[in-house]
Amino acid sequence: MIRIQKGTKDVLHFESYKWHFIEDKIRTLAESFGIKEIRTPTFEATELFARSVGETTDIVNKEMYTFIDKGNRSVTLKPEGTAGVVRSYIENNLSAVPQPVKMYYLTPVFRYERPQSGRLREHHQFGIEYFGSDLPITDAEVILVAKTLFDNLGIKDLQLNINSIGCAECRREYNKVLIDFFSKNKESFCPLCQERMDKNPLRVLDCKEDKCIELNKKAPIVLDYLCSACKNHHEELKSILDCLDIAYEVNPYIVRGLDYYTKTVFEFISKDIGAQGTVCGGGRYNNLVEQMGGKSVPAIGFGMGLERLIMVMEELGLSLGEDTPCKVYIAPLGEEQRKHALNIAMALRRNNISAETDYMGRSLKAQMKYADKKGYEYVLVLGEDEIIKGKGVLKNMRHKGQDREIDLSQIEKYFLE
RNA sequence: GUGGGUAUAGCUCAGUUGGUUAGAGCGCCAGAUUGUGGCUCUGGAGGUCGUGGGUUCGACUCCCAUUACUCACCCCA
Repeated sequence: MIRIQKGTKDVLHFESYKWHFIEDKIRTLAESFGIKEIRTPTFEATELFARSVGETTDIVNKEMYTFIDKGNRSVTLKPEGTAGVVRSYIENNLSAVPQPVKMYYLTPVFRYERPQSGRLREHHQFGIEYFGSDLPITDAEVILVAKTLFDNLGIKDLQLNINSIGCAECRREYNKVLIDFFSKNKESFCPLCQERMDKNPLRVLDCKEDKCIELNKKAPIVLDYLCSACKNHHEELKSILDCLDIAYEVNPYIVRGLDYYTKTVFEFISKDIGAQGTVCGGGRYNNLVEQMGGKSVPAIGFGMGLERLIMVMEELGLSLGEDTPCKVYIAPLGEEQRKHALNIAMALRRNNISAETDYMGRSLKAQMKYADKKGYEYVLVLGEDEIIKGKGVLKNMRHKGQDREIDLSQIEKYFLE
């Protein structure tokens, strides 16, 4: 037996309604904000991700699905959503259409990781990207989009963390101070952190070891080393969030694992779905468009993991919609009647009334059981009598005593008001 | 890449100090006087006990290896 690939999942035909439910909510929400859908390819030139996500990140270093195609090009399955959108923005000259450009996407993303609860090798993201504005109001709106979606879905207990990691200048300054601080106490940190200091100093601040937590209390904080522009931006964002009544926590230790972020970074975290609790993560990337060969255009966006979103909702017992059952089951009593059943089913289907009949050659009793289990609203029994008279009884499976005698040649009209 | 846990029917799981034809519930299929579901009853299909070795008269049970799944670290959605 050939089995499914590690870290991938089937969405079975009887549960896909959950995805339709979420996707419908997302599309409706995005449209209400004036955000339009962009669809970019599933694979892109490897270099696109290497240069945008960052050569030193784990994603690029060890998690990409990269291969050489038959034309000897190195291509990669998208490990995140932003790079492709930025590429498209530049390639299609979208800086020449009215700004801001507001786009959303629903896409599979691929990362070669060890799967665990809430972490897959192929997962799906809803993301948005706003291009053209560096005003803090834009940061607030992007956060508001995510927040509103959670509200609309009934999710109340996500924690919003925000931080600012500054522009390139303030970060360079901060990194120096931080490394300086670490080198003074290097031996006191856990072994893992001693490694992290060289590779990714910001990560040390996020360590969960008791002794590191204690030491980190004295560590310099990014927010104290922001330039005045970045500082003002951050303060302004906070004041807008306050005004919008959006609760948040300033967490100076949140660090996103993609190199392109500047200024604002944020994440929505759940405590209900295990260790991988980040449902939504995003931030500003003011240098990325230019760095990738476009004009200097500020931008901000987020990515949201749909599998994790669904996990949270299931954990909280929230509704994910329901599978819409078929309307009419037609139960033929023999070979001859089965042919008529197809015609009657087609008359209903032409009017968008879902209808099915027997494909298994079952007895009437077995057909009734089947119709019941599948949740059909109506059953029409089709025997010799019915065919001869052209009339039958539309049995209401939900309400006893509400059966109706109907004209077989005009069955559809009983459903069209 | 590093650790821990688990592998018995489609699903959830029993299986006694190693002992003969491996069980239950649910689900599936078929019946309960011949054209009507839900409840009940009866019957049926379905498992080389993850795989390969080893110990033993005898292994689902003990040992080793291997694979898969799973959780956690790392990292991220």
